[in-house]
Amino acid sequence: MNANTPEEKAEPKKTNFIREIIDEDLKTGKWDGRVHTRFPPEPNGYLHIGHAKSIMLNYGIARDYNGKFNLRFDDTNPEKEEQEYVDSIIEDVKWLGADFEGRILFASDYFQQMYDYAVDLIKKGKAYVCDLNADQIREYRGTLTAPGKESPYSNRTVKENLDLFNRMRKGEFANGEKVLRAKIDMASPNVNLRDPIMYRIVHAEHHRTGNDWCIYPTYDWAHGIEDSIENITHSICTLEFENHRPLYDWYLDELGVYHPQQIEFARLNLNYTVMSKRKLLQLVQEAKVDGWDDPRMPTISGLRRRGYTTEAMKNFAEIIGVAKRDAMTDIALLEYAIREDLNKHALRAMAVLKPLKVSLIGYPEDTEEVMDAVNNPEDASAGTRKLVFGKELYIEETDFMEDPPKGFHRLVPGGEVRLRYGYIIKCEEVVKDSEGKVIELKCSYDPESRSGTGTSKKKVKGTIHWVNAKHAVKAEVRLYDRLFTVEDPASEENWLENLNPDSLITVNNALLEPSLADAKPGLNYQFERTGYFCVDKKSFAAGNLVFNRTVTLKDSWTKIIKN
RNA sequence: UGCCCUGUGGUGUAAUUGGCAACACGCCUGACUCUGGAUCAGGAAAGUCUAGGUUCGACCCCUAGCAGGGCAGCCA
Repeated sequence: MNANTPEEKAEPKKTNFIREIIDEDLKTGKWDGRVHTRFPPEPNGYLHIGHAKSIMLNYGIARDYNGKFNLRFDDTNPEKEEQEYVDSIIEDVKWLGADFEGRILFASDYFQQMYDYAVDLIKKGKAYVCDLNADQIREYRGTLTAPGKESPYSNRTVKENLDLFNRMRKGEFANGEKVLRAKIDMASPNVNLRDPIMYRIVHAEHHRTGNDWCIYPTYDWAHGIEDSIENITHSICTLEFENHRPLYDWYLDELGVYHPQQIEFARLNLNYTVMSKRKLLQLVQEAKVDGWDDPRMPTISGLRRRGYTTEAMKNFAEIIGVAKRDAMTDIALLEYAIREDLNKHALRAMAVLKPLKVSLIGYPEDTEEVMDAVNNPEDASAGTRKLVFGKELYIEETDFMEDPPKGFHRLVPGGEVRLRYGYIIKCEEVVKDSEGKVIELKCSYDPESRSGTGTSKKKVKGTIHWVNAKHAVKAEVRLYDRLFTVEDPASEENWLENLNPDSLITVNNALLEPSLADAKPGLNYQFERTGYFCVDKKSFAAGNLVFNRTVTLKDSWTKIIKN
């Protein structure tokens, strides 16, 4: 991007409180002009759009300040982490365009260093091995309003602590038998400082280090060290870690090592969905959805499969901004972000979801006319394609009403409408089956009104889409809607009861214009007048042509009739 | 009944750091249109949680409240 048009320069650059901190640091030379951020996911689930916000924030800062951005797995809990998650996360971060320049790092690579640092703290008398069990530790910790009391083991000698810690590492003890704790202040008003646990014994196989370790560092102990080792300047995390910052600082100060600055921001909440990994996992495990990448999921893989683009994710991140107050973002902002991108880039096509047959009175039986159709009115370089017009067509069932409400601009008995890129037709006869259901319309057409000839003097209020009965291809189309019926499902007692039963509606016999027959995953289409769609990657791999609806077009008509 | 953080239109963010509240979404008009899309032109909508105070002047500073969120995993 170097084509700075005057308007672009005039645009006030989007900033936020974190960038202001960085600006200030740059001014004072706090980090010698360096900016180095990181995204530190735990590989215990798939990434969701909230993570995307964090990635865009961290990477965006690194990019804009000519800094660096690391992808680092915070893999300190072998019981919850899996390689599958590592793989999906790497894929998602790459797709989001966050360039970590090959730096895929792992906390587990620092285990030895962390161990050595722990030994340092023990030697300083700042850490001790504690034999209290989990219940006892909780008891000794006190409550939010009452101070805790010292562990009976907090005064062991350095020598004894060193020996015990070494034996913990060698596997002499069972899970839970001992922990290593920092010796800080059992009466601290900040509970995190009441002799926090640094290491716990977990005899479990780690997805990367296998059985090399049976003691694992806790988050607070590990995280600052990870940041320090990687020379991170600004360690950006979410609000719930605010109370942990004193501990982050304490560890690094006691160690006397390079000390990045932790900064917290508010995580993303989106209405009509859930965002916690635990809940998302539950949706997957209980088969409420088709997997982590179900297009209804707020996961990055789900949104990708749904047809969202990297560009849209970026737009969205810019739109919502970054702040410290927790908020509930309206999904309309997300939908705006994707529509804005797709309007500019999606190829237009015609597809009829619920076909209603139309036959043209007087149109020659065996004649076919080829019409030129624009692929994208927003982008001339997308070119044109040919559409074959004929006597037998299908239109959208909802584009005809026998008894229309006021303001209905589409086909009605005796009324006229234009067929997009075709002729103006007039409904002369409504054919019904024995049950009174409309099964076919017989329409006359105005030969003078052929699209593009400019010979038509008529003006009709409506233009509808169609497909040629002879050439249309069948496809399955999946219409997605919000996953939940309530704005904030997570706040409901039985959150799973608020799943939207209509979050997926499968249309089995949609008819598409022939050009769509060889549509491939990865391209976005606009089915004119109905919405944006993409080929479902999973189904395509299985040999089926299935389209996922990414988002509808803005629809002022259904809004009107709903009053 | 402890500590920490946060309160600006319906929603998400701004406010040159003390100078009569701006942008985007959404909503409502109208224009235009061979997509009821897009685009264009307008509009309604907060007086900044409350009450005091400092000041010529407060969203911004001070005090006291109130409201919301977070914290008592050997999770992150």
